[in-house]
Amino acid sequence: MSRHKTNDQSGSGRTTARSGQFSYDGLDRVMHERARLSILASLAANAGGLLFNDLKQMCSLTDGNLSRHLAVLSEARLVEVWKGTTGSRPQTMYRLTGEGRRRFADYISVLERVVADAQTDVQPDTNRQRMSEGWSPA
Amino acid sequence: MSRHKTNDQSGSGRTTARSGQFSYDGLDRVMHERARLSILASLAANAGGLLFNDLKQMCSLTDGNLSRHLAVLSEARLVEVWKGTTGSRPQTMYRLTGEGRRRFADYISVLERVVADAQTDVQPDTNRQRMSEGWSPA
DNA sequence: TCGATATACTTTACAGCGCAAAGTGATAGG
DNA sequence: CCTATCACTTTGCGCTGTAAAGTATATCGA
Repeated sequence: MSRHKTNDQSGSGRTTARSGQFSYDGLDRVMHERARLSILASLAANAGGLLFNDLKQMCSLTDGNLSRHLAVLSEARLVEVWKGTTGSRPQTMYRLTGEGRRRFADYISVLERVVADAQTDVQPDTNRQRMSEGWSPA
Repeated sequence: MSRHKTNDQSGSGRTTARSGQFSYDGLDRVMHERARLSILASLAANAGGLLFNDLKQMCSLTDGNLSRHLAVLSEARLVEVWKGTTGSRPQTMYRLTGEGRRRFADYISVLERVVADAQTDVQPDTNRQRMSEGWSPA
């Protein structure tokens, strides 16, 4: 291979797109999921912990759904689980672990970048040049 | 056997947490996916449109992956597809539709709320009161 | 001109996951 | 007791993200 392009686009002379600029590797699968994101935000806003039914209401989730997502989050060591009772009924309390709080903060900072990226409009007309021949919708 | 009533909305008595406060309904499945979010952000930042390979590099996606996600996005009418050539090679150009731009903006505004929520710490000690009897990790 | 290689995607196959419905097991009330 | 309620768990399934394989055209060296 001699002088083939590696990172640069051929033809236009200058490259506007940095490789992987928008890959957002920090969007961890475990956290980047509506229901779990919802749970994490609830727990982040209530450092004292929340009961199953609190979460159920705040996140508008069904029992099964909430249970499953909480299991995933606790297996990932993001939330910790406490069994106990209020009055005479058994209750389970959930709260963020230290690691959970830290990792969620990291995740949120990536979201902030997404938001920021979405608001910067580059608007290059380099692509106009490339559209020299016939282009048609498909 | 037994009759189930799973989705009980209003709990008896008083509600401490506002119902559905953190449900984030606006997080559309089509957009709330790392790869597609990545694609949308790229296209939002480049209103002139991007070629397949631009996206491939910017989002660090494999060919098949990118192709499939683009198909989903165009079926959802979020991106439009143009076939043409640059030089002698066939190329496909992708850009946000009007609807796509609007809906992505809506999505981003929900993300902003998520970020904001994550930074407000409520810290109520109401839960402390409820932890009257023995609680143990599980 | 004839394969070999490269480009630009598409299609396929499948593991994994989110979700709702059904299940469990304890307590409370009649 | 027997039934209902509460507080979750488990199950089953359809959808989906992903890598690997496939297709079609273009370029190049011999």
